[in-house]
Amino acid sequence: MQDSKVKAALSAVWIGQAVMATKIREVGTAATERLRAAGLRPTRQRVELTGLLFAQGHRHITAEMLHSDAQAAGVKVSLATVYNTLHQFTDAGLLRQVVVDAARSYFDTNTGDHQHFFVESDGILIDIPGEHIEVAGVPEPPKGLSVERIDVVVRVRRR
Amino acid sequence: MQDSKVKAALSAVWIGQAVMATKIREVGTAATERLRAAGLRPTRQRVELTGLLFAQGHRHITAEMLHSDAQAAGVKVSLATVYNTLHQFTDAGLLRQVVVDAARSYFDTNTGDHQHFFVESDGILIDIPGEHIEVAGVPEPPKGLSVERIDVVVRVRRR
DNA sequence: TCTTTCTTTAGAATTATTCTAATCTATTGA
DNA sequence: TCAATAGATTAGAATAATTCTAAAGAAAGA
Repeated sequence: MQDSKVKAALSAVWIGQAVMATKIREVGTAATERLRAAGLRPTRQRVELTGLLFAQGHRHITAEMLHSDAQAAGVKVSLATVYNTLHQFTDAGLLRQVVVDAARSYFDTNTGDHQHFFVESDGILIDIPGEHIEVAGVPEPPKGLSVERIDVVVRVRRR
Repeated sequence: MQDSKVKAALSAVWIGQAVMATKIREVGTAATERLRAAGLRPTRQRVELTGLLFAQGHRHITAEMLHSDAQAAGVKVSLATVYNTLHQFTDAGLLRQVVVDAARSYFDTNTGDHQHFFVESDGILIDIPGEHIEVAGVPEPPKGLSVERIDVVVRVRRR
């Protein structure tokens, strides 16, 4: 992780310029650092959405859900921005998109190696740690193609 | 397979009633038998779509694609009917829905045990025979849930 | 602070899919 | 064979998720 390096660099710059306390506090947040490290401008919306997304453990979330969360938390963001942000975060490697349901897109705050149980009836995803699952016997992909990722979805139903 | 049983039963009935030759020919088609066996009325649209779907080897197809195919083949069906039919066939076990792309739904004429390569850039699915792939280490699902199916998607990109 | 570049936003537009109500057709019983 | 009926098809409207647009706002750098 290069978070600490980035943080140090930024601190030097800003403190050297004697910026006001509020600014320092803002720059000091984990969200802001994370965004800068990902090459994204830490705008108010992005910082607040980052807070909602990564504050407590891993989450599987849809755009609609995050938008509701934001409203509930008093954060003002449009749904369009939520969509934009989720995709920008995904492109930046902060999120991973999980395709399990034809109806809606889930985004996973856990970008590490892992797979999922999917409870279709409830639209709920449950993590399966990556070290648990092993996929063997995947054939060589056809000529001209290379493997990017292997997704395993264990579809489960209420018993 | 109980196709032959069904076929024999139908033949007996119809021949015994001395139905006209065209009817016999129609009843004799594989598509009609397949539909009857699945408990679906062999309507003109269903029979023709069955032809398009299962005539030549396995296919991965979207509603839009099948509708185009139908038009190109001079088969008159509405897009709504194509959607209905794809879902009815899926429910009847004639097709399997493959969820790999948030943008559109694919239906697979191969309902046997197998998995897929998915070339996102081209929206193309490629079968991986079921006996090739082995998924090990899937944990016990959370209490109250049972495994219905395990889907493996090997995402590949152009090299 | 000023300028430039990137973001956000509301609302319109698109896309995939489903619904509706009217019309049609396969099946069944006489 | 033929009418009755349960089921199927259809065009077009309606939805739902997502993306686009163009105008207004805010972060970065000099």
